[in-house]
Amino acid sequence: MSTFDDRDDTAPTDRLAAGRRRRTTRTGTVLSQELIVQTAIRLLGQPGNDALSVRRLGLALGADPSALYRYFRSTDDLVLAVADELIGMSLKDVRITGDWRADLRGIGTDLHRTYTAHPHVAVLAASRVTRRPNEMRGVEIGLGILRDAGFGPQDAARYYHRFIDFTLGFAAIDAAAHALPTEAGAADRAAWQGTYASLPSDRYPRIAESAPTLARTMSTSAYPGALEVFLDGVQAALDRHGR
Amino acid sequence: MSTFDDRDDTAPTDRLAAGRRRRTTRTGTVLSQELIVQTAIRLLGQPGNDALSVRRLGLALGADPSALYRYFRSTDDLVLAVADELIGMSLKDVRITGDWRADLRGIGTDLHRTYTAHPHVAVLAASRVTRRPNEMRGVEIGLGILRDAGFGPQDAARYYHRFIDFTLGFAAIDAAAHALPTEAGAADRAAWQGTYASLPSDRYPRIAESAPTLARTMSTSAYPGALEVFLDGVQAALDRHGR
DNA sequence: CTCTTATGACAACGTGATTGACGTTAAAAG
DNA sequence: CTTTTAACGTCAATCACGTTGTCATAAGAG
Repeated sequence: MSTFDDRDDTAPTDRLAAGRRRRTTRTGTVLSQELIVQTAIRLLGQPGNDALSVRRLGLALGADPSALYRYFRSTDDLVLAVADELIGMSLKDVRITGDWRADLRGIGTDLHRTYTAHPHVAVLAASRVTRRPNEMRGVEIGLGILRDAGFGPQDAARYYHRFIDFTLGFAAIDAAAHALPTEAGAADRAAWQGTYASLPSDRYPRIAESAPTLARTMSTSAYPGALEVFLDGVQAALDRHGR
Repeated sequence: MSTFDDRDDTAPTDRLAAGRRRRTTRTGTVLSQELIVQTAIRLLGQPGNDALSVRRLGLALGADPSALYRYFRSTDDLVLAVADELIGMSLKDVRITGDWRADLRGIGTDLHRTYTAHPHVAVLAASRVTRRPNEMRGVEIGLGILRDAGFGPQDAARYYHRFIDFTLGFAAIDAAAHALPTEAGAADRAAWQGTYASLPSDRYPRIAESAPTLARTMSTSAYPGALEVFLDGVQAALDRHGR
């Protein structure tokens, strides 16, 4: 039963940066988990770099690609570290006010903003469980808000689950839309001003009558509006539970 | 302004299957867009095939991989066709009852079920705009439900956008979780029974008190519950608009 | 100063998407 | 029925990718 959290203690990940031999690469840089994660995020933010690549990451670090495997067991291990860093960036300036609705809105907005601002990173991160410090802090904060709002421990867990997956789901598709290759992304966005705006009203009457609004809104994120709808639903649940 | 829906008319996609020269491959099969899409979905459903690969798809079709480029301009073109097929599968048995809440719940549930049942396909499809028949039918249906519920054309478009991205967002992350390689997926799922269940209650009091519920619920989809929360929010909006 | 070993570099393997050239053959033109 | 045309399947080649095994070397321990 407790074999779940078995991690290979001899694996690179678990060695601390402090005790490392600080050998330099051919180009003089000194590698570390932190530097690799930061470089990966920076690399994924530059235009033209569509996806994370060990080879390009090595190049950006001035090191041989295979050197990364001294710091992360696999690319998946690296991805989890990157994902947790993204959570950390999102949580950097959360302030808990005690107003559950404002607090959830703030956390959701911060998460969504950070993820869509780093779409290529978000695509890798949005659906992962990092089991790392920043994620744990986020769960603790989220549960706390819901507990203080009046939910019991069980309902707090349930509504936290709904809220966080709701938010990360939007982050995932909005980030994926931003992360598409130039051509495909442009075509997807233009669809609502082009294809859907000119569908015949006899076959598609509902689309035709809503076409202007669709053209205006479908290429922007629905998250802010959907979040208010969701929060209204949470409010309804709180009202039902008494209090 | 109307240059948006320019599509290259000489491209393979736009030629109809009817007028095609029906030449056989080396192994005797006769290719078509439809066969390729079906084979791709079948291939992605088989265990061990992590991602779509033109080479494996060619192998499964008994054809040279490069033959696919006679039917789809690029893999992205193929992906859009696959995505639209997935929408078609989801809409196959929708029945409109006139009860907006039941109808939205039905469509959302069907979409989410189909997408998570084909996780590898869903990962490619969830964030795309296919501009193809099945998607158009889905938009028309969705808008119709909201119009009949009492929303005007503008609000119908806005709430459709929120609803569909809400649903596809959940589909995206739930599918991504199912689509992870065996090792990574197992680790992610086990996190809530392992890592999070044994966090110290002094540092993480909220997690500790909710740990049993987290362990029970976090490895299943939050969509059904979140959907009710969302629908409650839509109800609140309808109440606010009068009627 | 010596010894150990962590770690960076290198080379190689298998797999991926994509493209251009080529030849065959089905369909269209007469 | 014959001729023509071009659609389409195949082949070969190119370049990028993740990952592993081997080797040397420099950093730290003694």
